Amino acid sequence: MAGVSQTTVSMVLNNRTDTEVRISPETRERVLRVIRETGYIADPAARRLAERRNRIIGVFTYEAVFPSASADFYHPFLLGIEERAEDAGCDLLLFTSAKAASGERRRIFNADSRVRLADGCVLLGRTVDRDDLARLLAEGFPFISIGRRDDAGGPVPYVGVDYPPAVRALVERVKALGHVRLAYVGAGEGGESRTDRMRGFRDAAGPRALHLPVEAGGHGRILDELSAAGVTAVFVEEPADGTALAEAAQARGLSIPDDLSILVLGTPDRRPGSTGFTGFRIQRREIGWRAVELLTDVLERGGMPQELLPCEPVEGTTLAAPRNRKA
Amino acid sequence: MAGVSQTTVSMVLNNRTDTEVRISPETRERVLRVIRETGYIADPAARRLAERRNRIIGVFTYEAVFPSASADFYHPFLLGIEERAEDAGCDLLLFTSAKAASGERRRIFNADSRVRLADGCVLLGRTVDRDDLARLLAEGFPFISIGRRDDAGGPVPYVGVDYPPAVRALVERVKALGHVRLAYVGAGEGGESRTDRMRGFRDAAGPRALHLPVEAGGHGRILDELSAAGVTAVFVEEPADGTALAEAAQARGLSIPDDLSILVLGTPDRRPGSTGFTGFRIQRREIGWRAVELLTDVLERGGMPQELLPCEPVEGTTLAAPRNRKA
DNA sequence: TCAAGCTGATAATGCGAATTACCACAGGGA
DNA sequence: TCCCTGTGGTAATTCGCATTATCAGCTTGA
Repeated sequence: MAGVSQTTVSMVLNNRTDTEVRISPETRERVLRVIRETGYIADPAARRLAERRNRIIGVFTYEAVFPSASADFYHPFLLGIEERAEDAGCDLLLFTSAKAASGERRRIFNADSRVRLADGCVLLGRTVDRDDLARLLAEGFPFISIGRRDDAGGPVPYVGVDYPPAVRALVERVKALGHVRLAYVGAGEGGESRTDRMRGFRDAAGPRALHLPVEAGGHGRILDELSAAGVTAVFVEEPADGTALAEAAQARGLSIPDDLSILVLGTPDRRPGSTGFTGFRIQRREIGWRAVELLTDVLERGGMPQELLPCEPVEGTTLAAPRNRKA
Repeated sequence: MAGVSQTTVSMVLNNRTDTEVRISPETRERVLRVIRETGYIADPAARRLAERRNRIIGVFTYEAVFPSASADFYHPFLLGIEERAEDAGCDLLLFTSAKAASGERRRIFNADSRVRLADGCVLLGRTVDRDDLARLLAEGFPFISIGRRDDAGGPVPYVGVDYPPAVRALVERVKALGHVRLAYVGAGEGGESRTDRMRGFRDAAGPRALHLPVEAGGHGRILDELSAAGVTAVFVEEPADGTALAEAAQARGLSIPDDLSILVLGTPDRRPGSTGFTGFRIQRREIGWRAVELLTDVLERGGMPQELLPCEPVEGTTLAAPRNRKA
């Protein structure tokens, strides 16, 4: 329409003033005018094929993002991710199709995975499949895991939560208040974030401190064991268990924190009226934000970023000096 | 690697048994084995270029999706969208990059819009830009608007809320209780969903019923006007205004619903402890679900679907017979 | 007058798949 | 022997863009 070759148009569109190819101002203007008038927009697929770059960031989750069961967890991360992606001029591709068959778990690589449509990918989830990680690394596909990950055939790029020092600091504080018998309630394994919390606890509370895994509905029994062992402060891995434990305690007339201090090692549910637990909060939004930031860095300059962000202390109302000290 | 041509591989991958090209079972098996061993996955960009189809559904919103200000609104829709997309084996592309410049509004078509990477698109928002709509229609790009839209240079495919009958039914019910003087609080314009609610109200309440637009902070003044006009039941366009009105009423010692019935024409905030308004609820999840359903239909068979889903009545506690009747 | 240098553009190629047109070979009937 | 029809593939082209190599025309200096 402008009476020029396709090359010329491409040059004008991409503002290539640098290379061997020169375009006269008149020609450039003519081309731009036609583009403006027709509202021409380059086909993104063809563009991606040629440029090998898209400005699309993939977001992979092992479960659906929006159901309310997981939304509380994912939402703050996505808030940060969207925020940063918007600034970077990137679109977000959610891999909702990743299930091979219905009922099965999502997988990053399946027969017609569209991961490679994205320039890079953010991995989101409490746990991540090791094989998926290994393959991402092997293929050199740029990605950032949200949450620290152990090596999977090589170091994994991540931005996560620095649990150990946060848990240690909390334990030290509790000990300083006079608590002697401490306990950790939760699996303490099954995912890096759990082992990290457990490690922080062990570091500060010593190898002989009580560890109670949670079995379904067993919060009453946990209280039994706690009092049998003379525990005055529990560190709860999962906020949900903190809530359950507090309710169980209340049910049997125990006072929190006077009879038992409860420390929660993660962001508590924000339901109004729920207990204001002492512990710390995970800065999910910041982590999501940083993940995209690091990913775009990797895309431009490469590298193997591994970052841990600090937890934010939460004062709450579930920590007090133990009774014997107070009396 | 299997000693066959690229064509053969393509045929095997896409299971093309139908066409002119025939592949012997042995060859097919050999190719499949190599694919399995190497874990080959076709490049999605190249694939899309050739096939002109992607199994990617675009989701366009005029504001960011995840910030808490808009999350309450978007979230239920997205829940349904994701659910259906997952079943359909589609990925979701969120156009977070759509802002031309920072501070500006998002636009569907900007210089390097990636909309066309998606097979089709779901439009989400209280209002939608008319020019964007017109261009989508003109280009024949498949899309579904969530929320009814007036024609924009042609009929717009949508799935929305059937406000008029829901509002009418509510008005009729209120009148049947004995209320005579009714009022509508809200703009009643600026978006199809508002005009639809207003229309339903006018249909049932008559053209002379009071209409009060909301100005910032003017809920007290609205109460004044209501009592001056002897209104005993208000229909509030936006749930937020319902809350504000109820608070203002309580502040001046008015009893809801005894002194004033409040009917809310949309899904109220679900904050615990907030007033349980009488009115109806928008089935957001179902609408999102249906939007994707219809979009995939359009992609396969074309068509111009226009659907309105009914509202779900909510009993609540803010409707009662007017005082004079009760006394 | 002629090669060198510059300017402004175009032809050709590549990206990685899908698709179409074409072909070599074998078996069979006349 | 020759043609005809399946059979099982392969070469060539296309999708729409970015990029590289090439080229035509015009100066300019010697």
